[in-house]
Amino acid sequence: MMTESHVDRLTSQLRRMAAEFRIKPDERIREGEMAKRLSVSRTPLREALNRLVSEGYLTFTGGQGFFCRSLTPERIMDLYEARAAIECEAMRHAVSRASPAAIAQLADDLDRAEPLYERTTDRLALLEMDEAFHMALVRLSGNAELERMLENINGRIRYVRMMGLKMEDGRPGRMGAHRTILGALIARDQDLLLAELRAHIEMRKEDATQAVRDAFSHIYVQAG
Amino acid sequence: MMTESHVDRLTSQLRRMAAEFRIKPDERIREGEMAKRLSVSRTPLREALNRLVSEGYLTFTGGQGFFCRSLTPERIMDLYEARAAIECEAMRHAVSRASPAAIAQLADDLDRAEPLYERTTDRLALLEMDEAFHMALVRLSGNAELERMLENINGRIRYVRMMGLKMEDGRPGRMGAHRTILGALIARDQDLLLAELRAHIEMRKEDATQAVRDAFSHIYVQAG
DNA sequence: GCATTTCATTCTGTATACAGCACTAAATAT
DNA sequence: ATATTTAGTGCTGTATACAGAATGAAATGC
Repeated sequence: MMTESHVDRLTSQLRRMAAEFRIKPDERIREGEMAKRLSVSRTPLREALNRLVSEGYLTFTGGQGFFCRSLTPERIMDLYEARAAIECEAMRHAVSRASPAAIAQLADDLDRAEPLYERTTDRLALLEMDEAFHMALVRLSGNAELERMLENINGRIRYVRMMGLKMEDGRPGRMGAHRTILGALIARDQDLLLAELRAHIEMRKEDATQAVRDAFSHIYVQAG
Repeated sequence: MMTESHVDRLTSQLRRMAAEFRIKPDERIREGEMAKRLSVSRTPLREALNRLVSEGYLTFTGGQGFFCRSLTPERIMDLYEARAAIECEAMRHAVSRASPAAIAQLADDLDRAEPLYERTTDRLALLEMDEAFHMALVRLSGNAELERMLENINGRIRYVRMMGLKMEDGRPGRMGAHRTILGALIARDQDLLLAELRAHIEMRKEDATQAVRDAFSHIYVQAG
């Protein structure tokens, strides 16, 4: 693959900080302070911050600098809808383009992941498996742009999804839904596939918006 | 609105240069030369270039710098599919959310644009009217993220669309399609709306991929 | 007491300098 | 003649310095 540069790593680091609310929403980012904190100079820091502006994590106002965008419940809804748009479009094409071999591979991965899925108590691990499945699904469409967009969306809602993860009851349903979706894809049944996928995504939307409200209170409790 | 900064303008300028193929596909961007050409220093130039990396116009490789991404026919197809995904999802929600007043406003705009639409021979003006209609459509969904994404996609396929614009026969069909789409929205007929919109977008996909092939030959004829 | 203005401080915005790496081309060896 | 090495050149990557703008606090006027 391509050489990962220093700015790439810095961007990832800041992206994570923003997504985890380690940078407070609506807060002005003071470059000098942040640069010292991350042990880099302001020049590469600003390059990374500029990338995050284009990725939707930050805003930039001339003369004032960079601000962390807040994740309101409305924006979470927007992102979930965008996610549904991307994934459904991908499936619309995957149903005719995905090779049986690629689908079989994904089914295999699902089988191998299942025991871990049932056993683990690590929410992040659970989420990563879920994300990996959906990314693999989109990859079956052969559309690199849809892949890019989903990656962006996932990054932005990752920690909200994690907070919304209900360990008790969510797991069997989720795993079952993944199997149903894959089944519809194998059967090349577009209507069923799209219906199942959309329902699967919509189901989590409400959990997530509730989660972001909880998250907000957490943040402001921490901050005082 | 928010203060537009110097880097914002620089980003727009470079974005346009990339979209118009004034920066050659796969070409390495030499920062010193480009900085001199645009009469800025390398620091703000690199900030703008970093934004364009995140917007999908450029790539960045550590130790080598920035490269213009080439627009292959495959990527054009990908972008058109992504466009269909965004616009259809937007309509799916607009059908229940858009206020009658907002829809009436759009219908009015369409009426007032029609004479100009029939008369003008300026391809760019034509394209801008088309883009404005589709952006307004998506805005009816109330989803800011879908809006953002469509803006990005439009920027990247703008000049390819312009090349693919057929002045002779495309105009009446296009205008008619816009009216049909709006009619379905007014009737709150989701199925019809989505079908019409998707057909309208798909219809231009082939034109555009052909156009990008033409564009490529143009570029390489110029470059020698 | 409240608003307003002024001043000091701090931060942003950009140029520039320099170190180190990557590419090119010439030269040498096989 | 071709492949490989090596020196040279130019570019990227980052730190730093400095100018100008914005913010906040203190002081003054009403």
